Amino acid sequence: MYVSARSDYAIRAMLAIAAGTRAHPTPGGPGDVPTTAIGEIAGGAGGPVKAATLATAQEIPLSFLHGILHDLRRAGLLLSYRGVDGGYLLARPAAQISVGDVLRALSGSLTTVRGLPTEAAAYHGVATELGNVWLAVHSAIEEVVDRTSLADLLAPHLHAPEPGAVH
Amino acid sequence: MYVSARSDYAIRAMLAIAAGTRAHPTPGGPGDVPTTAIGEIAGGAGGPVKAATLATAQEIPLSFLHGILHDLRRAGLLLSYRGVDGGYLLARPAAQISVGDVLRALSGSLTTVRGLPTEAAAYHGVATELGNVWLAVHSAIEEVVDRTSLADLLAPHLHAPEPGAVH
DNA sequence: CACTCTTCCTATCAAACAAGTAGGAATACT
DNA sequence: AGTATTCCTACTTGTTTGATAGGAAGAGTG
Repeated sequence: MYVSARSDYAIRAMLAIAAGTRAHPTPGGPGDVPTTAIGEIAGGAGGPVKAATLATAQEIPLSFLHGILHDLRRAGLLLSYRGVDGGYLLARPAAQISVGDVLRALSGSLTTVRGLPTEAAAYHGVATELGNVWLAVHSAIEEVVDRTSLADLLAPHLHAPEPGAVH
Repeated sequence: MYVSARSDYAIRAMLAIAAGTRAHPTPGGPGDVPTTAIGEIAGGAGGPVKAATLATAQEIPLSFLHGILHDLRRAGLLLSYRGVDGGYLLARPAAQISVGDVLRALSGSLTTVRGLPTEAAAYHGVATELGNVWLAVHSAIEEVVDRTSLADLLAPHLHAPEPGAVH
C-alpha cells in the first residue's frame, strides 16, 4: 500500500490553507490584512493563501504544487483568485472537508489496484476471493479517512478522535 | 492509496502455488490434460509448481513474475527446486502465511508515504497531526491483511471470516 | 562420465507512469 | 501601463512495469 507524494502534499496544502483562513477569526477585529469582497464571498474570515506561501511553509516543490492545486480546484474543494491579493481559499468550512475528500479529488478513487479501482478488478481461478480482500482494505481505509476532517487535524487536542482511529 | 501490480501478482502467485501443491493432476489421464485450470479440485499430494504455469494460470507476465518469485524466495516464503520436475513450493502451510506476510516480503514495509514507511514520515507546522492519520490507516490495513491467510482465500466457504473483514 | 533436457536465475532493454522543473501565457488589481 | 498572481503546456528525471535473451543448476539416460 502506497500513498503518493501528490496525496500527501495535497492534504498538507489544504491544512495550510485552512489554517491561513482561520488565522483571522474575528471579521471586525484587528485586521491589517486587506479584506476584499473576495474573502466575504468565500464565507471565510481570512484572505486567500498564495501557492508560494504554501510551498515554503510545508516544503513542497512549487511547480509540483501548481498541478495539485489545479486538481483540488477542479474537484470543487478550492477557490482560486488571481491578481495581487489572489491565492487559494477553501470552498467549504474545514470541518466539512474530510481527508478522504481530498484523496478522492486527486486520483478519482480512494484505493486502486494496478491502476484500477478496487471494485473494478476482476479475478478468476484460485484468486477469486482476493478481490474481497481489497474491498475490505478499501472499507477499512475509508472508515479512517472519512471520519477525520481537516478541522480535526488542526485542533486535535480539543476533541479526541474516536477510539481506534488515532491512538 | 495504491496497491502495486507487484503486490497483486505476488498474492495471486502464492495462491496458485498453494492450490497447486494441494491438487496435482492424476498421472493416468493421457490426452485429457486441461491447459488453463490449475488446482481446481482438492485431492492428493502435489509437487512444485513451475513459474510458467503460474504465469499462464493467473495471466502474469512471466519475466516480471521471475523477479517477484525471487523476492518471495529471499523472504523465506517460497522454496525453489530446479530440474525436470522443479518449481516453487510454499515454505510453510498456507494457513500460516497471511496476506500481510506476502505484502511485507516485497516492499519491506506494509504502507509507505512518499516512499518512506508511515512511521518514518516527519511533519511540522499545521500538518503535525497528519502523521497520526497515516498510522491509523496503517493499523486498519494491518488488521485486515494479517488476519487473512492464504488458506482462508482458497476455502472461504468452509469457515466465514471475522465480521467486517471480508464480506 | 558425457550428454541432454527442463527449469530456475540474471542481465539488458523498451515503454508507461509519477515526480519534479521550467517557461510562458492569461487574469486581476493598482 | 505595470505588476503580481494563477494557470497552462512542454520538458527532464527516476521508478515501475513488461519483454527478450542467455546462461547456470539439477535430474535422468546411454
